[in-house]
Amino acid sequence: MTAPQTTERRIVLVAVGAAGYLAVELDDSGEETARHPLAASELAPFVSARERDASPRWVLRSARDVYPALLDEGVLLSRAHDLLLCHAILRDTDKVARPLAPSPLWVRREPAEDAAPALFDVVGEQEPEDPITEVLAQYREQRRVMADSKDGRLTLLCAAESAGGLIAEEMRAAGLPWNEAVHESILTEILGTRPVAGGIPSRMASQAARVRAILGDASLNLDSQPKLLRALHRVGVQVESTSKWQLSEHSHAVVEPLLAYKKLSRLLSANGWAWLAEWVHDGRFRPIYIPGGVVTGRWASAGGGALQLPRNLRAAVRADDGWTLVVADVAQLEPRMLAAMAGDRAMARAAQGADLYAGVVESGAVATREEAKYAVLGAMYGATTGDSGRLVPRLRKVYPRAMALVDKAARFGEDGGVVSTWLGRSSPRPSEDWSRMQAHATDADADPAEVAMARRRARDWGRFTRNFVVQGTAAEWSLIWLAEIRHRLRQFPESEVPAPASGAFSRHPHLAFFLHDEVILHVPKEQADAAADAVREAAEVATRRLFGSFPIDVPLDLRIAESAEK
DNA sequence: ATCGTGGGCGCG
DNA sequence: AAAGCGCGCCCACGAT
Repeated sequence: MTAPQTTERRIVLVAVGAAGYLAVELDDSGEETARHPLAASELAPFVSARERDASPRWVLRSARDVYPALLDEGVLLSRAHDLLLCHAILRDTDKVARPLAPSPLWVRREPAEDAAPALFDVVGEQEPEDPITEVLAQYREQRRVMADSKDGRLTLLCAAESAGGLIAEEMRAAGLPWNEAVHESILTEILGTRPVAGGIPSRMASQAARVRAILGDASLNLDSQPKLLRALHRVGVQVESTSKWQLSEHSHAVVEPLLAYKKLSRLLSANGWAWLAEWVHDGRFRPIYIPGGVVTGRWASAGGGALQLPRNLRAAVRADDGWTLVVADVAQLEPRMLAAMAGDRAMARAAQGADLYAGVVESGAVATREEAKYAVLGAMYGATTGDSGRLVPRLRKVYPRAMALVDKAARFGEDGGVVSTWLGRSSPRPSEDWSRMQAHATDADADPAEVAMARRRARDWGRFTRNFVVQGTAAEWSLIWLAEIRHRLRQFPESEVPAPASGAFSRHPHLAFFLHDEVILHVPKEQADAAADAVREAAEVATRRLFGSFPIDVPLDLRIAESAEK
């Protein structure tokens, strides 16, 4: 693991007041060397000039504050330190003796939709008297905490997290190329003719009619779970819920059309014509990505359900003319991370090649690929019952080190402790409610029902911490992968053929979509092979930066295609 | 009317 | 109502 270079130019950039900015240049020791007040119109020229001669690390309160305006002007930042994102990491980490003092000034609050933009979207506090002094002090403290982590892991994590902050804004600016005509033809094919004025599409209406006929209620609202449940009971389908997995265990004639209706209904409400009109403009889907939006470090998203795009709509993701897509994902990222973190060479051997589950079968632990999958997922999620829970103990025999790592994480959690990812992102402390419940359960006169409940809540939290270390480390690998892809794409030459709707990236290959362990790049056709190489190299670098020479494979499933359809 | 909650289901 | 982690969004429904 190598820490990023220590001598680099740094410029603190903050929005001040309604329409201005302040840039403060720092020397290597963090001392201020120059200060530039900037009117809004001066921001883009100032930043692009500094980028040209020095590519500094920009210290930002948050990329989300200042970067969209720069991207609108076609100005890119090479590197950043995002104080808001790093505050969350450095505040909670248990990898240093003295972590960052928590401050509500540095916790993001989503502003109300119609609220005027504020400099500090803070929770329950006024803006500080002197924003720039507050920003400089916060940055110094964050540097102090990063430096306290002697192996450089927190520095690497903050650099990667900050790169993610830039990439999230860049992907929104560039957008995911989305072909509305393809989307509409998928909707028409599956749902039937588009309804006028919010009616029900034809195929959906006919499925609904079949269901109502079989249930003997012509006016039944199929979207009302209690009413549907009662109607099912009336015809003898004794389900406890209307979920599809329960319905599918019955052979009644209503099951097939009802499941079909549910599927169509889901497509219509989640990604139908209304979604298309709201979220796709100029051939681009532009969701809001929220880096670090999940406690494990995974990204969340807001608007348009970006992280839940159904696979049957992937065909609508289509490159512009003269451009193409590079679609890449990692097979079984999390168990590979687990093998490497635990230094489990037997599990790493099973992970050699494209299919880890096949390797687990070869090790003799289980008989089939399906069993291997359930066993591995069960190990990482903490399954105790069912097929999965039954298979987990077999893994303990063949991969004792890997299993010890997750078992220990679960035990820490059950005891109210904190666990951390490979780079030092730590799990949240359990709530006071939880702790009180656990303390109460040890009283001599504790109610047995309360003791049982406390036990269950303890195991719930243990499953969370068990998974935290694996999911969180996978998120770190993905962040470095993303940052390295971005870094490589920036070296590419301008393209002859533009993609005008991609804004600042209209002549440059760019990341267009990211989903935990998958990326979609939109690239000029002539650069497709080079971009694919960049994606593979970036994966290799991410693996080596996290795990050095430990022999773990992280193979990509990569293809170059006009469409993201599998 | 508006808000919070639970069921349900899409994604990894 | 999955078993076994992490999310966001839609709908109905009851409380306010």
